[in-house]
Amino acid sequence: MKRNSRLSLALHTLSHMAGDPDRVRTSAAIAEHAGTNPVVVRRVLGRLREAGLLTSEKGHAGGWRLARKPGEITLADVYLALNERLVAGRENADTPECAVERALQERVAAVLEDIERSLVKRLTETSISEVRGG
Amino acid sequence: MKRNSRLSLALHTLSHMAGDPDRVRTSAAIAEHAGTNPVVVRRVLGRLREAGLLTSEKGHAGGWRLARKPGEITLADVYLALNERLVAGRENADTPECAVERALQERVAAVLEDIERSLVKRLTETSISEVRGG
DNA sequence: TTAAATGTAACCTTTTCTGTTGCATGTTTC
DNA sequence: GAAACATGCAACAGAAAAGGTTACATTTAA
Repeated sequence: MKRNSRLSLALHTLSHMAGDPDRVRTSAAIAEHAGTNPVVVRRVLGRLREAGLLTSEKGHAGGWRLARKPGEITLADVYLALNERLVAGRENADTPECAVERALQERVAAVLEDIERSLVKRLTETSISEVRGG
Repeated sequence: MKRNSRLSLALHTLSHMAGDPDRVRTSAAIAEHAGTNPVVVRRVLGRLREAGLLTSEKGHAGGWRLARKPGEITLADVYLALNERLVAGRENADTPECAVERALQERVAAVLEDIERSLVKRLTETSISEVRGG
């Protein structure tokens, strides 16, 4: 795992789960499949749970389960759940003194925000079951 | 400068130059405006030069100049010049043994490639002069 | 009570990027 | 020809982000 690994891991896991919904999977098993660590899995899937895409159960026979049908989970749901902002930065701003410069910076930021929205819109058009399915 | 700083810096600089094309600007002056370092500027703008978006001249009274009209430089040109791949990873792959797992991984990668292409296509629709202009 | 799972905090390591310094090279001006 | 000023580039330091790992508390079922 290297780059964009959170998104990759999330998509990989969800797609995998889509193949047999209602089945419970442990972090350890998922980590095994994804070639990573159970804690890392819990970190990423925790975000997805907060967003209502997954449920988790503690204790014996606990684990992770899809909270919705695979066809009702879009890539945008996943992307937003992870709080990634690939295009637009996370409020990088150190505001320059010069007004012209500041205005230009805001223009650039606004354009990147626009691109980000386009990206999310595009992500809305694909569901997890499509990732798996073909 | 923090996140997506290369893309930000490039867009900021190009937009700035679009305001007065044909004028030569030094790395030092650009760095001043952008709140960063001349070497960083040269690193980023060097990529843009390789892509044919800028020209640079050494020596006394040298510096950077737009190689095309601002209206003929799209955000996709800039993005691709920087060799950024925001969505799709840069060949992260460590191929897993299991064939099913490997196939799934390839599916995810293919989807992300698709998204990446959509992003670039979207970037093609905006030019530098539009960034500046409003 | 024990085993097995998540939830979290803490820490290390790796990776990536920016910032910086230094110097070679090229170009104009005097 | 020398000096001033620009890019080009290599090398290194430092910060920041992310993954990997360990440890432990908590919860739940057998």
